[in-house]
Amino acid sequence: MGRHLCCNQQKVKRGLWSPDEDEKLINYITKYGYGCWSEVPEKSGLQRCGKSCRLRWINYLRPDIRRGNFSPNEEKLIIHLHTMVGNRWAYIASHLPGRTDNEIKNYWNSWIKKKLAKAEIISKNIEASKVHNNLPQFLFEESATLGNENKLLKSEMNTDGHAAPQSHVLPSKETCETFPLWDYKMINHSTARNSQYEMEDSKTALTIDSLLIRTDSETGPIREFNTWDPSGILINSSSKNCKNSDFQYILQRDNGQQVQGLPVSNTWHGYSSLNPIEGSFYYNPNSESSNGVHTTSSINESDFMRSLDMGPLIYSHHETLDPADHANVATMWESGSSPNGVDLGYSECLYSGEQYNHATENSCSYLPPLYDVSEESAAIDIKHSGNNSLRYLEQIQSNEINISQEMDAIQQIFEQNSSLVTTIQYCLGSHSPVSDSHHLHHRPQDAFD
DNA sequence: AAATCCACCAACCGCCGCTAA
DNA sequence: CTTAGCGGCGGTTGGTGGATT
Repeated sequence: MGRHLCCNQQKVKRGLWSPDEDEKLINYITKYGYGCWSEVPEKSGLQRCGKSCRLRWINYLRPDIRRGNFSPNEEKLIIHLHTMVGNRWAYIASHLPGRTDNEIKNYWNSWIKKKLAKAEIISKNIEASKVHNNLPQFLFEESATLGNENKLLKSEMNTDGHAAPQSHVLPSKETCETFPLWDYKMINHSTARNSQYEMEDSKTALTIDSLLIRTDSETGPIREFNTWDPSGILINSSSKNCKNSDFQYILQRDNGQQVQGLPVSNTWHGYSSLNPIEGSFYYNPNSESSNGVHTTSSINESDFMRSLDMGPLIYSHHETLDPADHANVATMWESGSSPNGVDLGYSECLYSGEQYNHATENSCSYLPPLYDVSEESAAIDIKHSGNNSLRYLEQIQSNEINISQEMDAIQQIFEQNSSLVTTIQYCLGSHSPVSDSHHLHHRPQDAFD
């Protein structure tokens, strides 16, 4: 609609607000409340446009505003939410009482420069690592969060003579988008066959009608793996036929466009399901199979929300996984045939120097949200992924685990193999936020209304 | 001490979608 | 159905003040 009428007026004052103007605005809103901003200048005696008044009130004068430095928890939350939704400052601000979108936006834009500096360190790690030849293309694609970081990564790759790695499985940049997640609303938490999500708005939601899958051993076209609920409901997959295989989830929309899911390495008797908020995978180790079909028997709300807190699931094992299986994974990893190249479940076994007992402990390997992971905490998470990160955290807090000894052990892990650091960083870089092309109206907080 | 640089952040700009005329 | 007005949002600008040269 273009410029507001009020903004064309010659008389309106611009620039910083004086204390006198603030007082006038406060007095007016105290007396009349707010609702129609276009009336405010006239009735309050301010030589400002209504839009300017609104901004001043919302960002500065309203009584519940909270100013001052961001707390570590606030920072953590901002980072996590930004990972989820990108530059949707209003949405992020809605999760931080008293903070404004403007303030958060400013904070992020200042802070991101530090991340760029960090990216240079990462690129040096890449150069030092042999791993990079096996990394898939999508790790280098631009994203709303890490666009500049990834540019750095990519340029570094090209200047030292290495071609940017190509994936034989992942879709191209042109056809690959992050799933527009919050168009889907959970409508049934406990169906036997599928956790169901229904599109909230058929005008903006994209119908996903099939899951396509390909294992590393396959050639030729990607085959259809699961038949979806005819209502276009998404979100279930069985790993029954994918034993020992790295595979790539690719969702195909009804228009034929492919959408990339996060790659996951899995073994049978487990299952994974796409986390519809983050595009990560949520793994429920307590599910039961029926009729040989392993499905998402239940994802209750608390588990679901917990999965958001935990961040993307990268790798999952369930039940027994013998050393031969690990060897297979290792072969794929080393040969580059593993498309995801971030097989942290295997890394756990490799770098901890001990066989992991998958027969006795269900394993869920979560990574904390992007940017939230110091190298040390990532290592902790990997090392103890079989215990479940939350339980591990509780053990730390209750002093059941000696944190200093843990840190020493983890330091040794890093000293023994520096490529693990690079691996983790790559893994984090692959967690793409929602693309800018999806400014949709339905927000994650609507999912459980 | 003066000049310059730079980070911060309040405010502006322009676009979007909704709604009522 | 079209369009103007509006609130809301995200990108960007430019003033300010502290740090550095």
